[in-house]
Amino acid sequence: MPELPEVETVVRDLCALVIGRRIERAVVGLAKMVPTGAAALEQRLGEAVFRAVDRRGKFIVFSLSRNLRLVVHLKMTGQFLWHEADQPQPDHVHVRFHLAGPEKAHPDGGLDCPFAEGPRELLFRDPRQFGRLRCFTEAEYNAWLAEEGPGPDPYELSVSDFRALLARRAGRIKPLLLDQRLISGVGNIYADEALFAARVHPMTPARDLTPTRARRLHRELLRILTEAIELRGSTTRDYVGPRGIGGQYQNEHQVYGRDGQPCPVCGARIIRLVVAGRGTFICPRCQPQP
DNA sequence: CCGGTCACCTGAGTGC
DNA sequence: TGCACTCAGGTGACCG
Repeated sequence: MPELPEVETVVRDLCALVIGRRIERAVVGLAKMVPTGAAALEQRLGEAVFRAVDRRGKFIVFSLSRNLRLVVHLKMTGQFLWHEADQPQPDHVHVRFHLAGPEKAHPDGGLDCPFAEGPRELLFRDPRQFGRLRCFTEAEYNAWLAEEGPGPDPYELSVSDFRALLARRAGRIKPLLLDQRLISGVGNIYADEALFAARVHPMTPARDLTPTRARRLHRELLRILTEAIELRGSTTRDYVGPRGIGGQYQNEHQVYGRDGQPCPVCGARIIRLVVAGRGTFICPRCQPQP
């Protein structure tokens, strides 16, 4: 499901919903979703309080009291849902966080967020079961970050760093954009949209991009990600935020999922290729073969 | 280092 | 209706 803009949207929504909340009970229904141990997660997170929610690439990082961290990857179909405890449960819920009421109220007496009233459950739902939740202490988290944590965000990568990265690589540009160790957060949709905007064919060897092309790709990638965040990401099928609301950026897609339709720039027919094993959409006229 | 394929899963869409 | 088949926002392992 989610790439950087969708994960960023989920994180912002979760901030408003969970910060200051205490977990009364955590229940793992499907043990394989928690590689660090289902029982350990249930035990550690019981009575813990949410302090912050952040994003590292496509990972959601919850910081809790007692220096605990909960690191979640949604993979293709993972979702967090804000759920009233007495309502019927959705299907495919694999982890439930039973929450106490918020500890901090607004100075005027109202609650921080109209969605945050009363006892609630935070549900992790994932039909395809690819998502993963990891519960770490501070030290374990730092070790994980160093070992298999994501590379820099596109926002943290300067144009010159980006160009240097490309210049060293013989491989094709699209798989490079998707490599989370090099640049984190970019997935299939935004890679295709950025390559189209920069007029770069996805199979161009990365080191063959001229400095001008590389600069343009970097600029278009940041522009597209920023615009997508403003529209709360793209919903093509499964993606919804914690309040059950989808994004709107799918209406702005120029090429992704639009094979057979005319290119919005030149009118040529958009085609679908397979690059790096992923469906890849290009305008064959705007993005000529390298 | 690089590319291709499969595996992990369920469900939606399509065509017969 | 049903069935077979393809595809899906991600990633990691394995092979040549």
